[in-house]
Amino acid sequence: MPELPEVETVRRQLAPRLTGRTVVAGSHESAKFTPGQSAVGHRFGEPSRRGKYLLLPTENGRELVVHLGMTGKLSFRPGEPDGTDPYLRAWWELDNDETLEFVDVRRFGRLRFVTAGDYRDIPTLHNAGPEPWDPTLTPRRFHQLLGASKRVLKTKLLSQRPIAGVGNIYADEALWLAGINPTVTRLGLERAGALLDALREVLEQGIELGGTTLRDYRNVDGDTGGNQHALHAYGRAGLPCERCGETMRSAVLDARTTTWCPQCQRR
DNA sequence: GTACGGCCCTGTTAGC
DNA sequence: TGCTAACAGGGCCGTA
Repeated sequence: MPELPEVETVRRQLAPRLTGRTVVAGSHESAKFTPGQSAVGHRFGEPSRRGKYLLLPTENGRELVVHLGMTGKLSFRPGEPDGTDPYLRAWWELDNDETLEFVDVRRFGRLRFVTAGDYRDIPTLHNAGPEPWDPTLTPRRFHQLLGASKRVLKTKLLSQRPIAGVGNIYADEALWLAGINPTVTRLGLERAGALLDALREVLEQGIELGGTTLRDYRNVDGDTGGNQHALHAYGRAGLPCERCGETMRSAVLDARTTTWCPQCQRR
């Protein structure tokens, strides 16, 4: 499930191979996608990223916005697209005889071809909070952003509003690292600062290790990430906490499995 | 505007 | 062995 570190890994691999290339043919036929052919004739600039969204700008002020969803993968193939792959959802033939393919088994991925920077049709992106390393994201501002909603903390983090790019895995990891219970609804300034530090730390580690592969995630080269071997909370329900030895607990919060240590993440 | 529940989607796994 | 049901979950939408 691609979160910020996985999307950033994909962006870094995509950049040298996509920048400067022109789309000569393409298709993405799905109600969830901008109608096919729209990117044909456009030349890609340098890819960027906003939260979990990949932003692929073209030189004439347009932008292909890609969300990988749960199982979306981008990869290059020599020559024409693989017409036999039942999960091929979109493809763009480039002017160097390579094809960029978007394969997505569970169809949670989304594509939009928009005027650059105009995300009104993509609500989560339009309303996304600051990037984790935004210099204006101080502990005080993060504390204010968290205070804008009365929902439980884990739900706020997944909403992308207080901070962009955090999903289920990295939220659980950061909350464990900061020793904060996922079900609290309010955080003091100091603890908000500790959570911000923890979020930055787990996301940085995720990027350094090339993302987390639990089942589906693969980077542009088809390789798995390495961060799944460095998890302390996510997926460890029933196992001893690595910090205090207490049995890790899990519950469904906002339809997402949440794992925490009842001892060192007390309410 | 915010909160909340339901839905999308399909491979894998658990249970019978 | 084979079938069925539960599970995984980010984002969006309708309703309150």
